[in-house]
Amino acid sequence: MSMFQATFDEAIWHIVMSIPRGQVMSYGEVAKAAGYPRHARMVSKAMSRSEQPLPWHRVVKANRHLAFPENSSLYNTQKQRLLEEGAAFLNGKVITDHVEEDLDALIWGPES
DNA sequence: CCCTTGACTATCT
DNA sequence: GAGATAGCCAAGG
Repeated sequence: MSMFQATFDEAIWHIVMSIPRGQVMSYGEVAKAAGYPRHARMVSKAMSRSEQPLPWHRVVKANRHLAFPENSSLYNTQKQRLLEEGAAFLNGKVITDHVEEDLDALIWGPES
């Protein structure tokens, strides 16, 4: 195992474990918070290398869609776990309990 | 080395 | 907003 993976993985795992139940972070946010900006594509690798179970289902794409193909086994598992944690889905986008500015933002998202 | 592959992202059309 | 495009970067062949 490369030196990079050893240190990178630890940093990523630490951030992922810190994501509160029912909330999500994007791959890019996790990478950046771990101290490795521009390493979004490496986050999934680090998570799958963990021997211990991680709340990987709380990591989603920057646009709040799940990273897996819709209806794939992993997509369904992730969606179900997020639903169990109180998150909701609207048009493929995950909506969390995180306090939003207003009702519009909560329902439709900050953008749009 | 060069090329391809991703559980990615930002920025155009 | 859906595609296309271009960056991104470690790994593996």
